[in-house]
Amino acid sequence: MDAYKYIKEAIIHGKYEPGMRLGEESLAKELKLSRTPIREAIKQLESEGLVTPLKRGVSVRHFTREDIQQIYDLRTLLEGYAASQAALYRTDEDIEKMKEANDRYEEAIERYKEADLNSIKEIVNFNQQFHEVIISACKNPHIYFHLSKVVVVPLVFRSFYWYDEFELKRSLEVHKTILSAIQNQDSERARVAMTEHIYQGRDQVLAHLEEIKKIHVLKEDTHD
Amino acid sequence: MDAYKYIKEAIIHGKYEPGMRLGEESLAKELKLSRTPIREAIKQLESEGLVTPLKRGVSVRHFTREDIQQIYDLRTLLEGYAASQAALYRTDEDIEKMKEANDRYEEAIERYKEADLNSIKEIVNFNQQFHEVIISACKNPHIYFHLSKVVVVPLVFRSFYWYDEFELKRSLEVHKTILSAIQNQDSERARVAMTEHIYQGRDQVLAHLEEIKKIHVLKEDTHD
DNA sequence: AATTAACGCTTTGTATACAAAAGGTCAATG
DNA sequence: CATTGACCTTTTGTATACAAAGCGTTAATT
Repeated sequence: MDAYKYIKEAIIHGKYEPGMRLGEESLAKELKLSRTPIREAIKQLESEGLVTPLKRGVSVRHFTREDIQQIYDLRTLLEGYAASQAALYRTDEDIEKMKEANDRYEEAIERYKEADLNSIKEIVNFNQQFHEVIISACKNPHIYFHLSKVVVVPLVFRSFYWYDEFELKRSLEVHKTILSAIQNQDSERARVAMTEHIYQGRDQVLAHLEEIKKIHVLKEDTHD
Repeated sequence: MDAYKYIKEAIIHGKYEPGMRLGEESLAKELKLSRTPIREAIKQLESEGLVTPLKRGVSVRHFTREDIQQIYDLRTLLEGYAASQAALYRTDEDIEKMKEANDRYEEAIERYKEADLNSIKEIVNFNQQFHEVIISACKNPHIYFHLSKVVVVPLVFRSFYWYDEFELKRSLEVHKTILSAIQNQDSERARVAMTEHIYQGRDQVLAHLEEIKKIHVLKEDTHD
């Protein structure tokens, strides 16, 4: 199994809590690998900012409220831009993919049962897929490259846990707005709608921050 | 010596040319280290996009004209934002540092002799310092984190080689405009001036792209 | 002569052993 | 009793050895 992906997932899912020290030996034993590949994985995570260096070794990064605000500011900037460019350069195929992702997102929301982890994971996945299609539709791979390394992920994942039905439906509506703006090549509308959408997400995270931090292990079942 | 820094510098300075394969063994011999720290350095560079993975090993990344346009688009977005935020949140100390960097930039430009590598290096350094002060003055460390990993660096470095006196002076003037906009807390002006400044830099790179690519080794004299 | 298969060489991926540094504990001394 | 210093343990940093996977070259067969 790939050490990098494993550790990253574990951090995102909360299996390794913020502040927790990541010892090479213990990870090596857990993944049944030697320390060498573990070290490489850790170096990568470090350069993405998911773990912070200690005097010796690293620990899982802790995000303050301020961090979250700043990271979301960055994300609105980049994804807002991506949406505006997508509106200019989208192909018919891009539109198809966006519709596909959004339809699945809608279905997942309809299937949604309060606090059911699997349905939350579905929702998270299709939401992410929708955003990814847009980012790749903007035809600037470097944006994609950076956004994929933007460190927002860990808390976002768990934030959906606290969405109620209304908020999910609202999120879906905004997706539709974004989609049609991009389809109509209305660049500025796409940018604004996306920006607003991300701010709404940020507000959710900030509103439930204390609770979110308390979800630690969202039961791993995606291991192979 | 630190393998990561060494290899990165070598790529930026053109010692390792785009497309060149980086073998672990040969790097290890060159740096008088074993393969282990080399591998870690390479993994980091890979996650920053400075080298691209091959089937086996990595090679120095090659940037097309399109890449450069897209990377500069990203950079205007981020640094334009950074300038606008810096205008809002700058401290007196920030202003002092900006002035300091810019004064040295001016001196370096006055000392400038055509095609003298040391004077070009000075100019590059103080220019970079000015930009860094602004980015850190925006009080969003995440912006800094990403911009420092934005992959623009390699060609920018060499682009100064082709600036003539007029262009250097113009660049200095724009710096002053940016500085005073930030000092006056004129956020939008700071953003626009910065954006324009970066576009000018981009145009320089694009105009001399073929020539820039041909500068390979800017004579290493920064080795220890 | 051309095509394919096999062998060997080169280079990466992984494990392990050894060196060095950091942190903690215990004892000695002021 | 507190503070400091030395030693001991733990964990990281580096080197090296070994396994496995590409790649090229050569030879054999059609």
